[in-house]
Amino acid sequence: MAGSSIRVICGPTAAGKSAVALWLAQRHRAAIISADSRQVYRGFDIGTAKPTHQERLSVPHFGIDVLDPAQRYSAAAWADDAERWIAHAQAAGLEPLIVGGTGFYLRALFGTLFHEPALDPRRREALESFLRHMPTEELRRWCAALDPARAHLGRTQLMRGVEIALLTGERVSALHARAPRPPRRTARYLLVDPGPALASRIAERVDRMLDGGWITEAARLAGQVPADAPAWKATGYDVVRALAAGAIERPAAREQVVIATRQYAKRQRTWFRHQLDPRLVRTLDPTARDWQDRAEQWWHGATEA
RNA sequence: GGCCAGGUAGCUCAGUUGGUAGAGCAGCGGACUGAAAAUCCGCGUGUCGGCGGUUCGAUUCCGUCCCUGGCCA
Repeated sequence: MAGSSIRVICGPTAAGKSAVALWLAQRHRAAIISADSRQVYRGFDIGTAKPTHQERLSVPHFGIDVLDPAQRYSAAAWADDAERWIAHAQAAGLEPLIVGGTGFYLRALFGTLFHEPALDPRRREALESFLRHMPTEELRRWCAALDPARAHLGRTQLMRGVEIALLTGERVSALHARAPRPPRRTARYLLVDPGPALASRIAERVDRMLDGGWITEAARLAGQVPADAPAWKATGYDVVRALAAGAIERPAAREQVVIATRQYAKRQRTWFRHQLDPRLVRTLDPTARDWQDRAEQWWHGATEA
């Protein structure tokens, strides 16, 4: 069973996942499949900490630069793509190694979704443009009436719940029970997290990004990507775009980006702490002296921490 | 050195006509079933600058000292 599991390296942003993944991939002839909802977008390079050109030459990567910044994507769409990338890698004689911090994408591949009934795109678009301007509290009331089990969640989930209920006549939870799409694969996780050192790593990485051309990149993208494109949701781009436009001073911008990144990392930790099956997770501190030995043990199947 | 304004939560501040105090941000915890680097929910004890005094009771009034900023010398 362990042999058929897919290896997954996850963890909060800036933890050092990529370094561990590259080291393992080179040793074991693996291909890296990115599970990162921002690195899929072309042009958003520096602020999303994409692997460098050199790194992409040394190890084959999938799942990076696959979409236009204005394209909408989804966890399920990623899972379908990931299936193909895994097959490609294996056909080329490479071990697939999934690396990323988007927990929801991992769930889409290794957890259960449901078969979504075909939704009329025109009705969906009309409904969305209507719901988009609705205050959250009113949206919550709608959801409480249509799919009460989801009424405590956030805006995005409320819209989804209302949308599914109105367009299919069924609740998300009912669909999940009636038309489950069972997980196609099992995973073994290496959770990379340096612990308290993460905060300073984040600050240092933000400084490196700012010094490394992020401001120029944001200015260029501002001129060619619609302001409401999904890619702009990547942490820090709104602030750096304001910095490029001269609307904010650099020290203030730097501080805001550092804080936003720390808050994102915290949400990721909460996700991994509660949403992953602890029996399948091994934790790695990438700053430990013996991290390579431990990563190697994990590669060969050790699950216990 | 003199005068003025301040010293209250990690930060910026509010407030208590004397009954030991509360916002925003930060931080912490949580949710997450096809937009997830998204979207939401919850959590506020801190010598109210120090020491004396008045008072049943002082963070609040009085005295004094310390610190910060400004103005005048």
